[in-house]
Amino acid sequence: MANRRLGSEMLDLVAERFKALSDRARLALLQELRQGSRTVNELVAATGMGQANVSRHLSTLHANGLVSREREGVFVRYALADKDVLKLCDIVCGRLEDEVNERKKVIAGRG
Amino acid sequence: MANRRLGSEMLDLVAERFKALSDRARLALLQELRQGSRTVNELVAATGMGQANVSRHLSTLHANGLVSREREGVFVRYALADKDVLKLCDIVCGRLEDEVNERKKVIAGRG
DNA sequence: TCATTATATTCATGAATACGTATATGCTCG
DNA sequence: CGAGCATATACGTATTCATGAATATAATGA
Repeated sequence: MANRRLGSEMLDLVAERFKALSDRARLALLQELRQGSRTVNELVAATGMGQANVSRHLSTLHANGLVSREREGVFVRYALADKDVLKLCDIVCGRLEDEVNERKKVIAGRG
Repeated sequence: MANRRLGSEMLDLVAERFKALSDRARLALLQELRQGSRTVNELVAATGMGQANVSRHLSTLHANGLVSREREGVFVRYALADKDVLKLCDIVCGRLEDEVNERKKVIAGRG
């Protein structure tokens, strides 16, 4: 059930998951992966971030089960782990869009 | 649509939202609010955290639209802003439970 | 094994943040 | 206005974390 009280360790785990999603760079990587699986180099090229940074962020995302990792010879290919990842982002985005629209309404309606 | 590319500012906003959810103390407050609205003092008593800390975390949650705030005389009453907040937590919890169960299965199945 | 390319990790550093203590603000009552 | 309680903010500190530069590991081919 959804209303169960979360234990202490569970709180930490949930917090850690959200923390993995709470970084602009990691969200950008997830956005890129939305279009399909990518190697580290491809992500470096697509995002303009440094290679070390991309690798580390991917490591964080993988440790939190948000992306899958698969070696392909010299390359390592990353992909979105599943759709729940995007569901989370979409809920947040939906909320944000609503709020942005509210503000637009206020501004436009007033002018 | 869900597949739209997120702009740069949007990424920051989403990251900020997730960051608001990425702290054990704030999640504990949300869990408490799950049972109903609470004043700051009630939350202090329920969580064992310091008053300043509770107030600050509530401020963060409110700034991110996760809780509502209403003054009641000397008290200030906080409540969950809406159900999306819990939806986010439940998705993460669901994923975690699945993973925990997987591990249990592995351990039990092996023994 | 050596060279090369792709990815991961280490190290140092600056920025962000959670926390406790102390203090300030806000509300109510007299 | 002054006392007293509830809540918010300021300050100092310890810790976490993102980042770039340098280095290490891994796989491929000669």
